[in-house]
Parts: sequence; structure tokens; C-alpha cells
Amino acid sequence: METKRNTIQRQLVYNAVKELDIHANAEQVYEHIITVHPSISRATVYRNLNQLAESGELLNIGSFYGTTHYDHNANDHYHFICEKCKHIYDISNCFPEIKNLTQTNGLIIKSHNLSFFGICNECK
Amino acid sequence: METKRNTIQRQLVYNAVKELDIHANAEQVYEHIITVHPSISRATVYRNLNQLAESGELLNIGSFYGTTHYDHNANDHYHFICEKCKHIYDISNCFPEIKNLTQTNGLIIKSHNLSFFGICNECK
DNA sequence: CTCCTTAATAGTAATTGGTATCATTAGATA
DNA sequence: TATCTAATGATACCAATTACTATTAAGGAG
Repeated sequence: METKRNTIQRQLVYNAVKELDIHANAEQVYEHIITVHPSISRATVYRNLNQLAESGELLNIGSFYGTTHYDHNANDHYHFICEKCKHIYDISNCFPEIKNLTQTNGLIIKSHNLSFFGICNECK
Repeated sequence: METKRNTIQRQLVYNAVKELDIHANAEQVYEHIITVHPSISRATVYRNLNQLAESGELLNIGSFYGTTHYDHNANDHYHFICEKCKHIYDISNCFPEIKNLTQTNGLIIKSHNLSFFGICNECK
């Protein structure tokens, strides 16, 4: 009784996010993969990004300026988005009081998303 | 030397977000306004939501499940999004170490966005 | 190893949230 | 009240994402 098939396309999507290491969006993943596997479809990229995020293998770090970005790094860290150049930086600061909040007022917290906005060093 | 005009449309958009009090998105704001001012255009709603968020009168609380949501409450608080019913709840917990972080590694932090995801009381 | 079932893919059409354009309207100042 | 021009309404447009469907290929059974 199988349910999930381990297709090469799914592996390619996962590896692309990992190798690019730029909090890639679907289009960037697609462009990266077609250099080695030209027949892949954009729909397949979107589908697998959704599934990999759903299963926890990748992390959906949010939708900024129109597109959704993904991260392969499961370690605790947050993000800073420069409002000028739109570059996404990692922020290693750890906030244990957020991480340890697993429920409040009857709401079961399964994950959270913390993003900072401002101006980066290069742009100021 | 004038710059910003206080149009009734801008007031309607602001008041709609406030009166709806559901972290409304553009379409919800539009649907609310046309009941009282049927001639308003969606473009005007989008334009004013952007401007009101830019000026700080409203708060862009992020893009979830495809659309951007707005909040009229400027007080410190965060949000919880139920992954099942997609309802957005207020979380009143305050995290001063986040709020007080104004720069790190040369990045100038101007704002931040913290959202929690999980299952709400009604859905579990 | 081969066959068979069906999940997943490729290709593409369709949808949708949001923006750009432009002629027209209506705030604000004099 | 007249004038200036920012803002609107209507609509065309665009980019990100999803839906659809015939075809392909994981992977378990024999």
C-alpha cells in the first residue's frame, strides 16, 4: 500500500532549494533544475514545493513581494528582508520564549514565522 | 503645497478594516464598502490599503494563503492562523526582546512580523 | 525480471491577486 | 468661485499559482 513515490523530480526540487541556498522561490528553483533536467514542468516544481513544505522537509518562510520563498535549513533561525534590494538574510538570533510557546488560549501552535524588515548594510 | 488628499474612499477603506475587525484582505474590504458606496473600484481599495500601510495608519500583517491581510490595531500583538479554517486570531503575548531588536549585523530593523500557525480550538 | 496499478509528471489552459494606464472627477488652496 | 492636480473608476494587463488531462514511471506482487 504505497502512498508517496520518491520521484527524481521531488529530489531535484529539494536539492535545488538546498544547493541554491538563497531562500529560493518557485521560479528560481525551476530555472536551476532545467539546466540539468530540462523537461521538468513548473507545475511539478510548485506541487513539490508545497508537498515538501507540508511534510516538513522544506520550510515555507513566507510570501514577500509577490512570491513564496523556501528554506532547507531546519535549524532555528529567522529572516531579514531588505525593503530596498529585497534580499533575504538569515538572522541567527534565537528567541526561546517564542520557540517554547506551544499553545495559548486553546490554540495549538505547530510552527511560527518571524521576519524582520528594514534596510541592509549594502543599501543604506 | 499639498501632498495627500483626504478622500472619502481612503476613509472608507480605513474604516472598513476597522469595522470588519477580521484582519481583512482587499476583497473583503471591497465587498464591505460596496454595500454603502457601490461605485468604489477594486484598484482604489488596493491603492489605499498600500498607502495606509505605508503611512502606518494600517498594518500589513502578512500574506497568508494567497492574500495580504490588514489590521487596524496598532498595539503590540501578534497573530495565529489556523491551518484548517484559515481564521486569524490575535495573540496578545508580548515579546520585548523582539520588539527591542533594532539592528543586528549591520541590518537596520524597521519592523517585524511574527505569526504562529497551528490548529484553533474550534477545529481540533 | 516483468507486469500491473495508480501516483506523479509534462504541458497547457485557466484562475487569481495585484498593478499600470488613462480619461475623468473632486479635494484643497487661493 | 476658479484652478490645479492628486485620486478615482474602469479596464487592460501581468505574474504567481492552480486545475486539468493524457501520458509516464515508481514500486509492489507474482
